[in-house]
Amino acid sequence: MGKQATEMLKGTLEGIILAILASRSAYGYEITAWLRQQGFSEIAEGTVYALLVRVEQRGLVDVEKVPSEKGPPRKVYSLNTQGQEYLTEFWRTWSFLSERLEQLRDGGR
Amino acid sequence: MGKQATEMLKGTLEGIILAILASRSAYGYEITAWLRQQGFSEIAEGTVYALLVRVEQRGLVDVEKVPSEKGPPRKVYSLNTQGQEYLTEFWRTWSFLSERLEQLRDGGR
DNA sequence: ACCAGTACCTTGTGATACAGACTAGCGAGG
DNA sequence: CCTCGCTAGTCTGTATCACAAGGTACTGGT
Repeated sequence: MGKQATEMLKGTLEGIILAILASRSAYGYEITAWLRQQGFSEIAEGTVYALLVRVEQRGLVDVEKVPSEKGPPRKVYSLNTQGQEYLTEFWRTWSFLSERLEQLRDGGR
Repeated sequence: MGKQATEMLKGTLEGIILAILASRSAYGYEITAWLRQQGFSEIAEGTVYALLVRVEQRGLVDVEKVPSEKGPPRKVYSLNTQGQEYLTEFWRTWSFLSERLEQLRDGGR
């Protein structure tokens, strides 16, 4: 998708991942795989892990270490109450931006 | 709107401004004022000017210096052919991202 | 002379995604 | 046995971007 997508992801990727965690608990590798499958083909693994660390430090998610049959133990993340609130705020911000942009798209015919 | 909005603007503000220039030529001060009026109340002036310099250097816009009755001369920007193409690409990227997010929003309950 | 409004520019900072490399555990094939 | 491939997580350095905070310059009104 190119550089545009990269820049556009800044600020939204966090919300995307929190939104995923809102519907179900997940671990980093799983999230990366899911994103790729959804069309975010160029998501760097390191990006997802770094983001998870960030949201954990901000106290938006809870973490549980779960042993895996294949490979090293997984860090399973789940959205907590604070994360829920943050996500709500994210959707509000997104809606605002989204509306302005759709308006602009039409305006430009 | 807060920090979320700031981060979310990264990558999209460029498209927003190019979209504005697609419908009419404009200069920095004018664009800033318009954005504020549209609800982007916290847009920093410096941000807009820096962005305009960037898109000019990338050859996406043409510039014309126009004397003003009030204050220093205006730098009037207009979208050129290359900018048009870039904007089209921007809308494609935006659509992709937008669709995924709407999907996620529904999916989350 | 001063101040408000118009219009543009510059420097430094923080946040973020990416590239690329590394550690580590497990199973299968040579 | 041992290397390869997959799973899973981590780390360092880099580029981009919006912002804060300041400055420059020109005009008209008081």
